[in-house]
Amino acid sequence: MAAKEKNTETMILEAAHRVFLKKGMSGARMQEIANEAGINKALLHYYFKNKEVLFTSVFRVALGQFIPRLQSVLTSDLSFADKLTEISIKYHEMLMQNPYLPGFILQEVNREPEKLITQFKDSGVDKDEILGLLQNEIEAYLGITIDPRHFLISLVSLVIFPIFSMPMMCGLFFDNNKQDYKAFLEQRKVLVPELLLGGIKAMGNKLKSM
Amino acid sequence: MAAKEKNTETMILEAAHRVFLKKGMSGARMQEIANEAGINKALLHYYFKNKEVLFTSVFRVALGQFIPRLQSVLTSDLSFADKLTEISIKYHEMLMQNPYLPGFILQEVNREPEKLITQFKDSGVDKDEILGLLQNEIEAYLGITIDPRHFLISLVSLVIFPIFSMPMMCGLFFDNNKQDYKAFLEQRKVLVPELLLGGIKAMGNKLKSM
DNA sequence: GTCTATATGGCGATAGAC
DNA sequence: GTCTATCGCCATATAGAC
Repeated sequence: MAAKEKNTETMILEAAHRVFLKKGMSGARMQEIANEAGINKALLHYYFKNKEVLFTSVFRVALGQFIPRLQSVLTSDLSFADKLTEISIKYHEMLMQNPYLPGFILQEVNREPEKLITQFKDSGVDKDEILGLLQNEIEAYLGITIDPRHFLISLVSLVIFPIFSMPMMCGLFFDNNKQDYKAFLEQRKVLVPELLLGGIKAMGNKLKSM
Repeated sequence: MAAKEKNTETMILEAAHRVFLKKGMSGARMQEIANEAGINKALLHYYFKNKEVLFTSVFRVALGQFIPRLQSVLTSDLSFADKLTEISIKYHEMLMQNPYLPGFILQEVNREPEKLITQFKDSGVDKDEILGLLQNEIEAYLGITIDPRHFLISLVSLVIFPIFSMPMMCGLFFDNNKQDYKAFLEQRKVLVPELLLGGIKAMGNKLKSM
Protein backbone atom coordinates (compact mmCIF):
# COMPACT_ATOMS: atom_id res chain seq x y z
CA MET A 1 0.00 0.00 0.00
CA ALA A 2 2.95 2.27 0.53
CA ALA A 3 5.34 2.42 -2.40
CA LYS A 4 3.63 0.09 -4.84
CA GLU A 5 1.26 1.29 -7.53
CA LYS A 6 -2.26 2.04 -6.34
CA ASN A 7 -5.26 0.39 -7.86
CA THR A 8 -7.15 2.02 -10.69
CA GLU A 9 -10.18 3.10 -8.70
CA THR A 10 -8.03 4.98 -6.21
CA MET A 11 -6.10 6.65 -9.00
CA ILE A 12 -9.34 7.74 -10.63
CA LEU A 13 -10.67 9.16 -7.39
CA GLU A 14 -7.50 11.10 -6.76
CA ALA A 15 -7.44 12.45 -10.29
CA ALA A 16 -11.11 13.38 -10.10
CA HIS A 17 -10.48 15.08 -6.78
CA ARG A 18 -7.83 17.31 -8.28
CA VAL A 19 -9.84 18.19 -11.37
CA PHE A 20 -13.24 18.68 -9.74
CA LEU A 21 -11.81 20.82 -6.94
CA LYS A 22 -10.11 23.12 -9.40
CA LYS A 23 -12.80 23.30 -12.08
CA GLY A 24 -16.06 22.43 -10.35
CA MET A 25 -18.76 20.07 -11.62
CA SER A 26 -19.61 21.92 -14.82
CA GLY A 27 -16.07 23.03 -15.59
CA ALA A 28 -14.48 19.60 -15.20
CA ARG A 29 -14.07 17.32 -18.24
CA MET A 30 -14.16 13.54 -18.08
CA GLN A 31 -11.35 13.53 -20.62
CA GLU A 32 -9.15 15.62 -18.34
CA ILE A 33 -9.82 13.33 -15.40
CA ALA A 34 -8.93 10.33 -17.54
CA ASN A 35 -5.68 11.95 -18.67
CA GLU A 36 -4.83 12.92 -15.11
CA ALA A 37 -5.40 9.31 -14.03
CA GLY A 38 -3.44 7.93 -16.96
CA ILE A 39 -6.36 5.97 -18.42
CA ASN A 40 -9.07 6.59 -21.01
CA LYS A 41 -12.66 7.79 -20.78
CA ALA A 42 -14.23 4.38 -21.27
CA LEU A 43 -12.50 3.02 -18.21
CA LEU A 44 -13.74 5.96 -16.21
CA HIS A 45 -17.28 4.95 -17.02
CA TYR A 46 -16.49 1.36 -16.18
CA TYR A 47 -15.64 2.32 -12.59
CA PHE A 48 -18.14 5.17 -12.19
CA LYS A 49 -21.19 4.88 -14.36
CA ASN A 50 -21.50 8.61 -14.94
CA LYS A 51 -20.07 12.00 -14.08
CA GLU A 52 -22.57 12.68 -11.31
CA VAL A 53 -21.68 9.50 -9.44
CA LEU A 54 -17.98 10.24 -9.68
CA PHE A 55 -18.58 13.78 -8.52
CA THR A 56 -20.60 12.66 -5.52
CA SER A 57 -17.81 10.31 -4.47
CA VAL A 58 -15.35 13.17 -4.61
CA PHE A 59 -17.70 15.45 -2.72
CA ARG A 60 -18.07 12.98 0.13
CA VAL A 61 -14.32 12.78 0.63
CA ALA A 62 -13.90 16.55 0.29
CA LEU A 63 -16.60 17.29 2.84
CA GLY A 64 -14.88 14.98 5.29
CA GLN A 65 -11.63 16.89 4.81
CA PHE A 66 -13.33 20.23 5.13
CA ILE A 67 -15.30 19.72 8.33
CA PRO A 68 -12.71 19.41 11.06
CA ARG A 69 -12.91 17.03 13.99
CA LEU A 70 -13.27 19.68 16.66
CA GLN A 71 -14.40 17.41 19.47
CA SER A 72 -11.01 15.84 20.17
CA VAL A 73 -9.35 19.24 20.48
CA LEU A 74 -12.13 20.78 22.55
CA THR A 75 -12.15 17.91 25.04
CA SER A 76 -8.37 17.84 25.45
CA ASP A 77 -6.78 19.29 28.58
CA LEU A 78 -5.25 22.31 26.88
CA SER A 79 -6.21 25.84 27.90
CA PHE A 80 -8.93 27.42 25.77
CA ALA A 81 -6.40 29.72 24.11
CA ASP A 82 -4.18 26.76 23.26
CA LYS A 83 -7.12 24.81 21.89
CA LEU A 84 -7.94 27.67 19.56
CA THR A 85 -4.34 27.95 18.45
CA GLU A 86 -4.30 24.23 17.78
CA ILE A 87 -7.46 24.48 15.67
CA SER A 88 -6.20 27.51 13.80
CA ILE A 89 -2.84 25.97 12.97
CA LYS A 90 -4.21 22.59 11.92
CA TYR A 91 -6.87 24.16 9.76
CA HIS A 92 -4.37 26.54 8.26
CA GLU A 93 -2.08 23.68 7.26
CA MET A 94 -4.88 21.65 5.77
CA LEU A 95 -6.23 24.56 3.73
CA MET A 96 -2.81 25.55 2.44
CA GLN A 97 -2.50 22.04 1.04
CA ASN A 98 -6.06 22.14 -0.36
CA PRO A 99 -6.67 25.74 -1.36
CA TYR A 100 -9.61 24.87 -3.65
CA LEU A 101 -11.50 22.97 -0.94
CA PRO A 102 -13.63 25.81 0.49
CA GLY A 103 -14.74 27.09 -2.90
CA PHE A 104 -15.55 23.59 -4.06
CA ILE A 105 -17.68 22.74 -1.04
CA LEU A 106 -19.50 26.06 -0.92
CA GLN A 107 -20.23 26.08 -4.62
CA GLU A 108 -21.70 22.61 -4.46
CA VAL A 109 -23.75 23.37 -1.35
CA ASN A 110 -25.24 26.23 -3.34
CA ARG A 111 -26.06 23.90 -6.20
CA GLU A 112 -27.75 21.26 -4.03
CA PRO A 113 -28.27 22.41 -0.43
CA GLU A 114 -29.98 19.19 0.66
CA LYS A 115 -26.90 17.10 -0.17
CA LEU A 116 -25.00 18.75 2.67
CA ILE A 117 -27.54 17.82 5.31
CA THR A 118 -27.61 14.17 4.24
CA GLN A 119 -23.87 13.72 4.03
CA PHE A 120 -23.21 15.68 7.20
CA LYS A 121 -25.27 13.23 9.23
CA ASP A 122 -22.96 10.40 8.12
CA SER A 123 -19.83 12.30 9.06
CA GLY A 124 -20.03 11.50 12.77
CA VAL A 125 -19.71 15.14 13.79
CA ASP A 126 -22.11 16.20 16.53
CA LYS A 127 -22.78 19.89 16.15
CA ASP A 128 -24.68 20.22 19.44
CA GLU A 129 -21.81 18.71 21.35
CA ILE A 130 -19.34 21.09 19.72
CA LEU A 131 -21.51 24.13 20.39
CA GLY A 132 -22.05 23.02 24.00
CA LEU A 133 -18.34 22.53 24.60
CA LEU A 134 -17.61 25.91 23.08
CA GLN A 135 -20.19 27.67 25.21
CA ASN A 136 -18.74 26.16 28.38
CA GLU A 137 -15.23 27.22 27.42
CA ILE A 138 -16.32 30.76 26.67
CA GLU A 139 -18.14 31.05 29.98
CA ALA A 140 -15.24 29.61 31.96
CA TYR A 141 -12.53 31.56 30.18
CA LEU A 142 -14.17 34.89 29.50
CA GLY A 143 -17.00 34.93 32.00
CA ILE A 144 -19.63 35.80 29.41
CA THR A 145 -22.61 34.00 27.93
CA ILE A 146 -23.09 34.32 24.19
CA ASP A 147 -24.47 32.25 21.36
CA PRO A 148 -21.46 30.02 20.61
CA ARG A 149 -22.35 30.15 16.94
CA HIS A 150 -21.13 33.75 16.87
CA PHE A 151 -17.80 32.51 18.10
CA LEU A 152 -17.59 29.52 15.82
CA ILE A 153 -18.63 31.33 12.67
CA SER A 154 -16.21 34.16 13.43
CA LEU A 155 -13.46 31.62 13.91
CA VAL A 156 -14.00 29.82 10.65
CA SER A 157 -14.43 33.10 8.79
CA LEU A 158 -11.08 34.36 10.05
CA VAL A 159 -9.35 31.08 9.33
CA ILE A 160 -10.87 30.13 6.00
CA PHE A 161 -11.55 33.34 4.12
CA PRO A 162 -8.02 34.78 4.01
CA ILE A 163 -6.77 31.52 2.53
CA PHE A 164 -9.72 30.96 0.29
CA SER A 165 -9.43 34.47 -1.15
CA MET A 166 -5.66 34.25 -1.53
CA PRO A 167 -5.53 35.08 -5.26
CA MET A 168 -7.70 38.14 -4.73
CA MET A 169 -6.09 39.46 -1.55
CA CYS A 170 -2.64 38.74 -2.91
CA GLY A 171 -3.47 40.64 -6.09
CA LEU A 172 -5.10 43.57 -4.33
CA PHE A 173 -2.80 44.13 -1.37
CA PHE A 174 0.47 42.25 -1.94
CA ASP A 175 1.36 43.12 -5.55
CA ASN A 176 0.72 39.47 -6.38
CA ASN A 177 3.69 38.33 -4.34
CA LYS A 178 2.63 34.90 -3.12
CA GLN A 179 5.57 34.44 -0.76
CA ASP A 180 4.71 37.66 1.05
CA TYR A 181 1.09 36.64 1.39
CA LYS A 182 2.00 33.20 2.69
CA ALA A 183 4.25 34.76 5.32
CA PHE A 184 1.35 37.05 6.24
CA LEU A 185 -0.94 34.04 6.66
CA GLU A 186 1.72 32.25 8.65
CA GLN A 187 1.65 35.13 11.14
CA ARG A 188 -2.12 35.10 11.26
CA LYS A 189 -2.47 31.51 12.32
CA VAL A 190 -1.30 32.42 15.81
CA LEU A 191 -2.82 35.91 15.76
CA VAL A 192 -6.36 34.82 14.96
CA PRO A 193 -6.96 33.15 18.36
CA GLU A 194 -5.84 36.36 20.09
CA LEU A 195 -8.08 38.43 17.88
CA LEU A 196 -11.01 36.17 18.59
CA LEU A 197 -10.61 36.01 22.34
CA GLY A 198 -10.17 39.75 22.62
CA GLY A 199 -12.95 40.40 20.17
CA ILE A 200 -15.54 38.09 21.62
CA LYS A 201 -15.10 39.68 25.01
CA ALA A 202 -15.85 43.10 23.52
CA MET A 203 -18.74 41.62 21.57
CA GLY A 204 -20.17 40.09 24.73
CA ASN A 205 -20.28 43.48 26.40
CA LYS A 206 -22.02 44.98 23.39
CA LEU A 207 -24.58 42.17 23.43
CA LYS A 208 -25.39 42.82 27.09
CA SER A 209 -26.25 46.43 26.26
CA MET A 210 -28.60 45.51 23.43
CA MET B 1 -35.13 55.80 -17.85
CA ALA B 2 -37.31 55.17 -14.84
CA ALA B 3 -40.47 53.28 -15.69
CA LYS B 4 -40.07 52.81 -19.43
CA GLU B 5 -38.62 49.70 -20.99
CA LYS B 6 -34.83 49.52 -21.03
CA ASN B 7 -32.86 48.95 -24.16
CA THR B 8 -31.93 45.49 -25.27
CA GLU B 9 -28.26 45.65 -24.40
CA THR B 10 -29.03 46.61 -20.82
CA MET B 11 -31.57 43.83 -20.52
CA ILE B 12 -29.05 41.32 -21.79
CA LEU B 13 -26.40 42.51 -19.35
CA GLU B 14 -28.78 42.28 -16.44
CA ALA B 15 -29.96 38.83 -17.47
CA ALA B 16 -26.37 37.68 -17.97
CA HIS B 17 -25.47 39.09 -14.58
CA ARG B 18 -28.13 37.00 -12.87
CA VAL B 19 -27.29 33.79 -14.70
CA PHE B 20 -23.49 34.05 -14.59
CA LEU B 21 -23.46 34.94 -10.91
CA LYS B 22 -25.57 31.94 -10.04
CA LYS B 23 -24.04 29.36 -12.39
CA GLY B 24 -20.56 30.62 -13.16
CA MET B 25 -18.90 30.78 -16.57
CA SER B 26 -19.00 27.07 -17.36
CA GLY B 27 -22.37 26.41 -15.75
CA ALA B 28 -24.22 29.22 -17.48
CA ARG B 29 -26.07 28.59 -20.76
CA MET B 30 -26.49 31.18 -23.49
CA GLN B 31 -30.03 29.86 -23.97
CA GLU B 32 -30.87 30.56 -20.35
CA ILE B 33 -29.51 34.09 -20.59
CA ALA B 34 -31.57 34.67 -23.73
CA ASN B 35 -34.71 33.38 -22.03
CA GLU B 36 -34.04 35.50 -18.97
CA ALA B 37 -33.65 38.56 -21.20
CA GLY B 38 -36.77 37.71 -23.23
CA ILE B 39 -34.92 37.39 -26.53
CA ASN B 40 -33.30 34.58 -28.52
CA LYS B 41 -29.77 33.27 -28.74
CA ALA B 42 -28.97 34.86 -32.11
CA LEU B 43 -29.63 38.32 -30.75
CA LEU B 44 -27.29 37.63 -27.87
CA HIS B 45 -24.48 37.05 -30.34
CA TYR B 46 -25.47 40.18 -32.21
CA TYR B 47 -24.79 42.32 -29.13
CA PHE B 48 -21.90 40.27 -27.69
CA LYS B 49 -19.94 38.33 -30.23
CA ASN B 50 -19.31 35.37 -27.93
CA LYS B 51 -19.78 34.04 -24.43
CA GLU B 52 -16.38 35.14 -23.20
CA VAL B 53 -17.00 38.77 -24.15
CA LEU B 54 -20.37 38.77 -22.44
CA PHE B 55 -18.87 37.19 -19.37
CA THR B 56 -16.10 39.76 -19.16
CA SER B 57 -18.63 42.57 -19.33
CA VAL B 58 -20.53 41.03 -16.44
CA PHE B 59 -17.33 40.52 -14.48
CA ARG B 60 -16.36 44.17 -14.80
CA VAL B 61 -19.67 45.31 -13.36
CA ALA B 62 -19.60 42.67 -10.63
CA LEU B 63 -16.08 43.60 -9.54
CA GLY B 64 -17.19 47.22 -9.22
CA GLN B 65 -20.05 46.16 -6.97
CA PHE B 66 -17.86 43.91 -4.91
CA ILE B 67 -15.01 46.29 -4.12
CA PRO B 68 -16.51 48.94 -1.88
CA ARG B 69 -15.67 52.63 -2.01
CA LEU B 70 -14.01 52.80 1.37
CA GLN B 71 -12.33 56.17 0.93
CA SER B 72 -15.45 58.26 1.37
CA VAL B 73 -16.36 56.55 4.63
CA LEU B 74 -12.82 56.59 5.99
CA THR B 75 -12.39 60.33 5.31
CA SER B 76 -15.75 61.28 6.81
CA ASP B 77 -15.88 62.89 10.26
CA LEU B 78 -17.42 59.94 12.04
CA SER B 79 -15.61 58.19 14.88
CA PHE B 80 -13.58 55.15 13.86
CA ALA B 81 -16.11 52.84 15.49
CA ASP B 82 -18.94 54.51 13.58
CA LYS B 83 -17.02 54.29 10.33
CA LEU B 84 -16.62 50.57 10.81
CA THR B 85 -20.28 50.15 11.63
CA GLU B 86 -21.16 52.10 8.51
CA ILE B 87 -18.95 49.88 6.37
CA SER B 88 -20.26 46.71 7.97
CA ILE B 89 -23.91 47.66 7.51
CA LYS B 90 -23.55 48.88 3.94
CA TYR B 91 -21.59 45.82 2.93
CA HIS B 92 -24.04 43.56 4.68
CA GLU B 93 -26.96 45.08 2.79
CA MET B 94 -25.23 44.87 -0.55
CA LEU B 95 -24.22 41.24 -0.05
CA MET B 96 -27.68 40.21 1.11
CA GLN B 97 -29.01 41.54 -2.17
CA ASN B 98 -26.21 39.86 -4.15
CA PRO B 99 -25.45 36.65 -2.29
CA TYR B 100 -23.67 35.06 -5.25
CA LEU B 101 -21.28 37.96 -5.75
CA PRO B 102 -18.36 36.78 -3.58
CA GLY B 103 -18.32 33.27 -4.99
CA PHE B 104 -18.53 34.57 -8.52
CA ILE B 105 -15.64 36.99 -8.14
CA LEU B 106 -13.40 34.60 -6.25
CA GLN B 107 -14.03 31.73 -8.63
CA GLU B 108 -13.17 33.88 -11.62
CA VAL B 109 -10.07 35.34 -9.98
CA ASN B 110 -8.92 31.75 -9.53
CA ARG B 111 -9.55 31.03 -13.19
CA GLU B 112 -7.66 34.07 -14.47
CA PRO B 113 -5.74 35.87 -11.73
CA GLU B 114 -4.26 38.51 -14.07
CA LYS B 115 -7.70 39.77 -15.02
CA LEU B 116 -8.21 41.11 -11.50
CA ILE B 117 -5.09 43.25 -11.54
CA THR B 118 -5.96 44.84 -14.88
CA GLN B 119 -9.55 45.59 -14.05
CA PHE B 120 -8.75 46.77 -10.54
CA LYS B 121 -6.53 49.54 -11.87
CA ASP B 122 -9.48 50.96 -13.81
CA SER B 123 -11.76 50.95 -10.78
CA GLY B 124 -10.41 54.16 -9.27
CA VAL B 125 -9.77 52.58 -5.89
CA ASP B 126 -6.43 53.52 -4.36
CA LYS B 127 -5.36 50.71 -2.07
CA ASP B 128 -2.42 52.59 -0.59
CA GLU B 129 -4.64 55.48 0.39
CA ILE B 130 -7.11 53.13 2.08
CA LEU B 131 -4.39 51.27 3.95
CA GLY B 132 -2.82 54.56 5.02
CA LEU B 133 -6.10 55.95 6.30
CA LEU B 134 -6.75 52.73 8.18
CA GLN B 135 -3.35 52.71 9.80
CA ASN B 136 -3.82 56.28 11.03
CA GLU B 137 -7.22 55.47 12.48
CA ILE B 138 -5.92 52.41 14.27
CA GLU B 139 -3.04 54.36 15.78
CA ALA B 140 -5.23 57.24 16.86
CA TYR B 141 -8.05 55.10 18.21
CA LEU B 142 -6.23 52.14 19.71
CA GLY B 143 -2.75 53.50 20.20
CA ILE B 144 -1.08 50.60 18.41
CA THR B 145 0.85 50.19 15.19
CA ILE B 146 0.03 47.15 13.11
CA ASP B 147 0.00 46.18 9.46
CA PRO B 148 -3.41 47.58 8.43
CA ARG B 149 -3.86 44.64 6.08
CA HIS B 150 -4.41 42.44 9.12
CA PHE B 151 -7.26 44.70 10.08
CA LEU B 152 -8.75 45.02 6.63
CA ILE B 153 -8.59 41.33 5.78
CA SER B 154 -10.10 40.44 9.15
CA LEU B 155 -12.89 42.91 8.52
CA VAL B 156 -13.81 41.58 5.10
CA SER B 157 -13.52 38.00 6.31
CA LEU B 158 -15.97 38.64 9.13
CA VAL B 159 -18.37 40.54 6.89
CA ILE B 160 -18.27 38.46 3.74
CA PHE B 161 -17.78 34.87 4.79
CA PRO B 162 -20.84 34.43 7.02
CA ILE B 163 -23.04 35.68 4.18
CA PHE B 164 -21.18 33.88 1.46
CA SER B 165 -21.38 30.58 3.31
CA MET B 166 -25.05 31.04 4.24
CA PRO B 167 -26.31 27.76 2.73
CA MET B 168 -23.64 25.80 4.55
CA MET B 169 -23.82 27.56 7.92
CA CYS B 170 -27.58 27.58 7.80
CA GLY B 171 -27.61 23.86 7.08
CA LEU B 172 -25.01 22.96 9.68
CA PHE B 173 -26.01 25.16 12.61
CA PHE B 174 -29.52 26.51 12.05
CA ASP B 175 -31.45 23.44 10.91
CA ASN B 176 -31.74 25.09 7.51
CA ASN B 177 -33.96 27.84 8.90
CA LYS B 178 -33.13 30.82 6.71
CA GLN B 179 -35.08 33.32 8.74
CA ASP B 180 -33.14 32.42 11.86
CA TYR B 181 -29.86 32.75 10.04
CA LYS B 182 -30.80 36.11 8.57
CA ALA B 183 -31.69 37.40 12.03
CA PHE B 184 -28.35 36.10 13.24
CA LEU B 185 -26.55 38.01 10.47
CA GLU B 186 -28.61 41.09 11.24
CA GLN B 187 -27.21 41.01 14.78
CA ARG B 188 -23.70 40.51 13.51
CA LYS B 189 -23.59 43.59 11.35
CA VAL B 190 -23.28 45.76 14.45
CA LEU B 191 -21.34 43.18 16.46
CA VAL B 192 -18.53 42.73 13.96
CA PRO B 193 -17.07 46.22 14.49
CA GLU B 194 -16.98 45.59 18.23
CA LEU B 195 -15.35 42.24 17.71
CA LEU B 196 -12.75 43.77 15.43
CA LEU B 197 -11.85 46.71 17.63
CA GLY B 198 -11.56 44.52 20.71
CA GLY B 199 -9.73 41.85 18.79
CA ILE B 200 -7.20 44.01 17.02
CA LYS B 201 -6.18 45.53 20.31
CA ALA B 202 -5.46 42.06 21.69
CA MET B 203 -3.69 41.14 18.49
CA GLY B 204 -1.53 44.25 18.66
CA ASN B 205 -0.30 43.24 22.10
CA LYS B 206 0.50 39.76 20.87
CA LEU B 207 2.44 41.21 17.93
CA LYS B 208 4.54 43.38 20.24
CA SER B 209 5.63 40.27 22.16
CA MET B 210 6.65 38.39 19.01
C1' DG C 1 -32.59 44.85 -34.82
C1' DT C 2 -34.80 40.67 -34.43
C1' DC C 3 -36.08 36.38 -35.83
C1' DT C 4 -35.86 30.98 -37.64
C1' DA C 5 -33.04 27.56 -39.13
C1' DT C 6 -28.76 25.32 -39.30
C1' DA C 7 -23.83 24.45 -39.08
C1' DT C 8 -20.01 22.93 -36.14
C1' DG C 9 -17.72 21.07 -32.47
C1' DG C 10 -17.30 19.07 -28.04
C1' DC C 11 -18.65 16.17 -24.38
C1' DG C 12 -20.80 12.30 -21.86
C1' DA C 13 -21.78 7.84 -22.58
C1' DT C 14 -21.91 3.13 -24.93
C1' DA C 15 -20.59 -0.95 -28.05
C1' DG C 16 -17.74 -4.31 -28.67
C1' DA C 17 -12.92 -6.29 -29.49
C1' DC C 18 -9.10 -8.10 -26.81
C1' DG D 1 -10.10 -4.79 -16.83
C1' DT D 2 -8.68 -2.02 -20.53
C1' DC D 3 -8.80 -0.40 -24.94
C1' DT D 4 -10.54 1.91 -29.83
C1' DA D 5 -14.23 3.59 -32.20
C1' DT D 6 -18.44 5.78 -32.37
C1' DC D 7 -23.09 7.41 -31.16
C1' DG D 8 -26.19 11.04 -29.86
C1' DC D 9 -26.95 15.12 -27.70
C1' DC D 10 -26.46 19.70 -26.49
C1' DA D 11 -24.20 24.21 -26.54
C1' DT D 12 -21.97 27.85 -29.04
C1' DA D 13 -22.01 30.25 -32.95
C1' DT D 14 -23.42 31.67 -37.79
C1' DA D 15 -26.40 32.32 -42.15
C1' DG D 16 -29.75 34.56 -43.97
C1' DA D 17 -34.78 36.14 -44.24
C1' DC D 18 -37.67 39.93 -42.65
